[in-house]
Amino acid sequence: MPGGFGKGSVWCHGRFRGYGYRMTVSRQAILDVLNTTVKHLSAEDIYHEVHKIHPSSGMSTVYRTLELLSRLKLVFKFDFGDGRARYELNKRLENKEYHHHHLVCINCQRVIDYTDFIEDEVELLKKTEKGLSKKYNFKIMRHILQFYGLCNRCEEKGKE
Amino acid sequence: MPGGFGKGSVWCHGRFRGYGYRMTVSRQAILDVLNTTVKHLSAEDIYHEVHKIHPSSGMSTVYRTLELLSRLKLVFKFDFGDGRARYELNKRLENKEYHHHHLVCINCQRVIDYTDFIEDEVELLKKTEKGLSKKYNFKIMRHILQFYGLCNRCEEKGKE
DNA sequence: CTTTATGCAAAACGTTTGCATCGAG
DNA sequence: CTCGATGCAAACGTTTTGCATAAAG
Repeated sequence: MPGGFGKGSVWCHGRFRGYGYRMTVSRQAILDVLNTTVKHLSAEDIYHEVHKIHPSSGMSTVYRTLELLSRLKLVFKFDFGDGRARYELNKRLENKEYHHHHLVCINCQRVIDYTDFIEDEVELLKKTEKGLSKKYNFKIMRHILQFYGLCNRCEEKGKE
Repeated sequence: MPGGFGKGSVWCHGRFRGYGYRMTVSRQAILDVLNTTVKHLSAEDIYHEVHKIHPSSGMSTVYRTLELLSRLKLVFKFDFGDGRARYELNKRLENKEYHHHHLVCINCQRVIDYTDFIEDEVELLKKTEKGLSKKYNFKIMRHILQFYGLCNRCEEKGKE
């Protein structure tokens, strides 16, 4: 998407304005970074990428924007156990169902998205959510399911 | 358990020594705190409780001991999304199977342990783990499954 | 023109570490 | 007596905040 902003920022624009927020250059840049990556970026990663597009943006704007996007459910915030948060654009809102979970390497921090077995998982989770909601009178809003282990590269290295 | 230490510290004692570690007053106090609570304590919570038993123990000993216990798989470390780690004694090692997952209130941070539906969950997770291990050549060592939402108290408050 | 968003620097926060001393075995 | 464990304070890395200024609408 050379020379322009992705569609992510376009529909977010409307979303922002609907809530009385403003679309700014920094916010567009942050959305664009999130929209054109497949990785699970930390705030600092995002800051560095944004810096390439719009060098005057500061770190605090990145954090404030990510916080806002989280509140608007436009991005998900994850903790993969390495002491910093990671952010991912909520692709589910765009058009298609894109539900996935994560496989996290505890050695190199690599994160793999997987959608395999998702139907079974989601089905069971829904059933569990329903049962738990009733029994504990708890309004469940989201869940986290992550598998931790060693990726093929790190497993091999460990054997040496 | 007035005036004495729980059995948790007793079997950990042997475990420690087996690995060349020493059982100290501070470590006993930390184990005792973990063993006699049903809550999900943070390092600071533990520090305060330990302080009541053994006032000269410092925060760094708490952190170092928790790190050691985690490595020995005697405690589990959790992240419930409130910016600090929580620790739980691994009751599964004591004698009985005590597998549970968590329900986390995003408002008051209350955590409910549940064992309902655990059999189905564990079965599905095992199946998924097997499939993922094969497909991604990933050695899965543990998983995290947490439900986030509003507990009954906070849900009621929100309506006011 | 009004109000929200920003950059900067400083603060805050949970956690880790270096080092001299202590105490378990 | 030896080596692992400790307390203290200082350092660390991430995230948040106060405030004067800039820019969106």
